[in-house]
Parts: sequence; C-alpha cells; structure tokens
Amino acid sequence: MALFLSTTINKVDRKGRVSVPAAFRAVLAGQAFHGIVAFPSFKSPAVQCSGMDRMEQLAAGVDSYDLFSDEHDTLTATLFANAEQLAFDGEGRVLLPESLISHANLSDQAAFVGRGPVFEIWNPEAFEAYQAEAVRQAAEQKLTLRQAPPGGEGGQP
Amino acid sequence: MALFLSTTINKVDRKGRVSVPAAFRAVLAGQAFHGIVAFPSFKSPAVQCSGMDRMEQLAAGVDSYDLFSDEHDTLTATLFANAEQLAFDGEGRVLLPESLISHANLSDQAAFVGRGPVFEIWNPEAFEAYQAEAVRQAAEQKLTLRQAPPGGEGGQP
DNA sequence: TGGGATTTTTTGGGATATCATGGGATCAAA
DNA sequence: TTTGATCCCATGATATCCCAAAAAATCCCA
Repeated sequence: MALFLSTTINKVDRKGRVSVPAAFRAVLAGQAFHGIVAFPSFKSPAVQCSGMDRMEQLAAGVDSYDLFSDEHDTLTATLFANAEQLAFDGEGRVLLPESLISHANLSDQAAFVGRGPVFEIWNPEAFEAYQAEAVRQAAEQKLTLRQAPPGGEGGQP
Repeated sequence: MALFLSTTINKVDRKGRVSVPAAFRAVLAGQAFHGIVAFPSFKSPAVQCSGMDRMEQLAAGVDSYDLFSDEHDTLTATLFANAEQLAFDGEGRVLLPESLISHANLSDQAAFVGRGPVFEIWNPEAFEAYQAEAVRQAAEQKLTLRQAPPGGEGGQP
C-alpha cells in the first residue's frame, strides 16, 4: 500500500486533536518518524500532508518541483519554513497548530482527502464545493483524462 | 487470465458485504494488495473497480503532470479522493462503503460486470436497462455504418 | 451420458479486534 | 500557579475474523 485514497471526515475535539484515518496511518507505517509533515497548501485553503520521506524527496529536488528550477529555492524555502512535524499520540491523533487551522478554516470537523502520494485536510464544506467543481471539470476534460494514464486503455470514465 | 469477463449477480448481506466473484478474484491474484480499489464511475451509476496496480499506474501518470497544474488537481481530487481501497475478508468478500452504495443505488443485490481491464458493480436492474440501451445503440450504429461507408466493411467495434 | 459424490463458492452470523472519540491525570514550560 | 501538551484508560461503534451451512459448479466412474 503506497497511496492515500478516499475521503473521511473526523472530528476535531475540544483540545484540537484529530484522528488521522487508520488507512492513512497504514500508508505511513514503517517510516522512521511516527507522524505526519503538514504545511499550508499554496493553492487551496487546505493543509497538505505526507510522510517525512516525501519531504526529504522534495529537499533533494527529485519531484516535478524542479520543473520550476528558477523558483525552486523560493518554493522550498516557503515550504520548509511553514511545514510542521506533527507526531501521532498513542491513538493515532495529531494536534493541529493554530496556523494550519486558520489557513484551512477548520472548526470542529476535518476532511482527510487522499490525493495519491499526499493527502490534504480540509474544512468539509469547503472541500465539497471544491470537489464538485473538480468533478465538473473532469467530465469536461475527458480527453485529457484519456491521455494521462500510461498503459491505460482508456477505461477511465 | 488477465481480463475481467462476464456478469454475475451476488447478494449484499445485511452487513454490507458482497462476495467478489471467484473468477474476478483470480484475475487479481498475485497482487501485493489483497483486495480491490473502487470508485464511483463518472458516467454511470456504477462502481468502477480494479486492482491496486492499476491505481498505481494512474498515479504514475498523474505524477508526470506539473504539481501545480489544474489538471493535476482535478485528477487527484476526482480520482484519488473518491477511490476506496477494499480488502477481501477470508471468504473473498468486500465491505461496500455507504458512498459507493448510494452512488450505484445498491440495495440487496449487486451485479459484477466484467469490462476487460476493470469491472463494475451495478444495481442489477439499472444494468439491465443500461445494457439493453447499449445493445440497441450498437445495432443502430452498425446499420448506419453499413449504409454510410466509403470503402470500410464496418470493422468498427 | 447420467447422476450421485466431491470440491469450490457464496452466504450467514456470533465472537473478537480495531478505530474514533472523550476525558482525567501527568508532565513541562512559562 | 497557570497553560497547554502528552499520556493513559474507557467506551461505543464498526469492521474483521472465524466457523458453519447452503448453493453451485466440477468430477468421476459405472
């Protein structure tokens, strides 16, 4: 298992803690750091998360981030500066810092959204709106979808 | 064997479990993840399914997009966010989550429909109607093809 | 070729484990 | 001391495991 999939909504308790879905924790299992790395998304009111390993990849510039080679430094600078390392408690919860809560507009519920190699934490209503628009676009861009998968015989609806 | 073929109808028990047809399970045998990946079809009231390997292929394709592109967002938001990883129990059953049940309008029976590299789960009646219409359209097209063709013997599948 | 016997599937449900959540107690820093 | 974070345990809810019967497909040998 290597991908973050599906969306689950969990409660933020009065201490500010949220359970990271067990399925997501399973993806992270086996990593040295028992927790997640979280930083404000550049494009959305959401918190972007992954394991420590991915952060290290970004640091090395392996990802498509290096397509932006001239901006690479700026990107990683803001990225690392705003990233938070959130450890799991005994029950697999993390404590969200104020900065991330306000960036994602979180109150008493948090949507954990799988996005493949990473996942995001959203305000549930905000994500619902965002996703509705994404689905609409996907339906429109059917052509692009068919081109995307390598080896995919177009079975993509 | 590598393709999902034929259609079988299985029962959804009161716990929400369904047996994945043994023939389909055989296609998936040998994969690292013992189960299926399922997500709502964009175009039909059906659940589209495949093995984890296929999802990873899609992920690889998506990764080739620039991380900040809108295509990337749309794809991950629709594909990964709605995908569910469903593990087999000891008897080869999966537990269908509420979101998929409602998308496909499933109640106490589920039709497993082979579609080559993927398969779909339908409400049996809905699928029957859909298929009747597909057959009708195919027949109609064949007719047009025979009438229209400059040179082609209508080898259009 | 037939039809009973055997093996694989599918289905059902009780027992068990896991997960999300809440809150008290403990600890550390200010 | 006061505040906030961490640890620890308790509790429903839910999913998973495990065993057993029903149903279906397959085999087999006369």
